[in-house]
Amino acid sequence: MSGVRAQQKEKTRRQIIEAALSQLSAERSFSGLSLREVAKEAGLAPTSFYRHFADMDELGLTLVDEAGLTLRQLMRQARQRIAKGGSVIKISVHTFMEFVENSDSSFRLLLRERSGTSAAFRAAVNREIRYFTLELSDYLQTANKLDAEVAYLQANAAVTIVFSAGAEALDMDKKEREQLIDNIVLQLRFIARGANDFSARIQKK
Amino acid sequence: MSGVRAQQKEKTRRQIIEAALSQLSAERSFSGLSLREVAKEAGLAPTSFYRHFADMDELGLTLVDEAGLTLRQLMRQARQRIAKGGSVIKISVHTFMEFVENSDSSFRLLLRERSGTSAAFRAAVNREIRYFTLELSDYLQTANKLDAEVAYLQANAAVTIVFSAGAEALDMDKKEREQLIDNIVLQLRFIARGANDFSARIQKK
DNA sequence: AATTTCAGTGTACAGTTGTGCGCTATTTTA
DNA sequence: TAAAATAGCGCACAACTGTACACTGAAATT
Repeated sequence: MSGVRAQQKEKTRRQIIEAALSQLSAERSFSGLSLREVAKEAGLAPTSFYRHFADMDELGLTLVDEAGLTLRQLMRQARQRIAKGGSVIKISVHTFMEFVENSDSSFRLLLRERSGTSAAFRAAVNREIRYFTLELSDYLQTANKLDAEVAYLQANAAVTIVFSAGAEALDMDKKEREQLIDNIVLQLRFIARGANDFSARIQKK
Repeated sequence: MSGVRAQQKEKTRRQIIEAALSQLSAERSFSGLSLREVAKEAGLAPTSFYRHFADMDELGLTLVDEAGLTLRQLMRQARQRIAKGGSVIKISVHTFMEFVENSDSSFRLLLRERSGTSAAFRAAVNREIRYFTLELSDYLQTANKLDAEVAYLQANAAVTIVFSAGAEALDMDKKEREQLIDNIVLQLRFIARGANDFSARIQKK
């Protein structure tokens, strides 16, 4: 019952995943990958791929899940940093941008598949983003004592802008990226201020 | 010099473009199209395609250009409607959503190629969006007497949100879409209010 | 120790892709 | 009216795709 076999299997499964991630790039989207090439890079015969995934789609969904997981973990760390004091907006944006920088293949995957050709992929990505948005919405509601709906709208707008900025950041060098981050922070402040005003007006009634 | 020949050529060129557009869908992205299939739907032999475009890429860039053109024309109409009085934000959002609804293939193209695998495509799409943003920025600056940079940031944020909403709208039925539009309008108001506050504060100095 | 399970292999096949080449029919030019 | 240009066609080819199938050797189970 040592599980030598299962261990090996898990190992090559990871090799497949890593192979796929390494082939994703600015010039190569997931739908542009071929089963054969991924298998080859993983050091496998094409047909062995099927021992691990039924489909390229199944592999793709796995990648989306993992990317979402990474992102969530990262933002959890961000919240801890926030709890120790500091600007919510700044810390969040910087953390997100770190994710984009360090896991650019994963982020590109999320970004592209969000408007991709597979309904299952779109749903999976949107699930990750919704999770993300709801968490932020909760935070805003309690921390800033906002009206629930206003908090949600603010969170939604903020996430949209940050994601979109992440996309732009992919093509930038360090200097441009810092400029971009400053802009994003300002835009998020616009939204925060507007949301606060509206919320106050609603609650006054 | 009647130009019968050139006229015919233009006609089949359009047939190719229409064929490509008709094959684009939620399940089919541009990179998923094949030269052969497009030629077939246009009623052409595969090799005749080359009489009109050097590449599928060249066809794609043409599609992006046309989509951008359509969008710009539409928004010009919107500005005329605004001049006759009415909410800037509401009219703009509704006009944009009409574009998304009526030219969903074109919009999907812009949306996808913005984060696609071809640098030339990304550049082309971003050019369209920048044009769009700068126009809005100018308008905001003069109409609301905003600081130039603040106006730009507001325009940029607004365009980001509206584009992203357009993407979501593609998968929605009429009722959901109206709800979405209401939300977008509110989010844009948040941004407008925040931008106004910031601008005022800057100018007070 | 005998049997079963199963990750990984190699071969094979049918389908699709882009595109080079030579030809034809018709319009355009000279 | 003769010559040139050219949109469109059919054929052919090599490259690639996913995947069905039968097989092997080692690990797991009995």
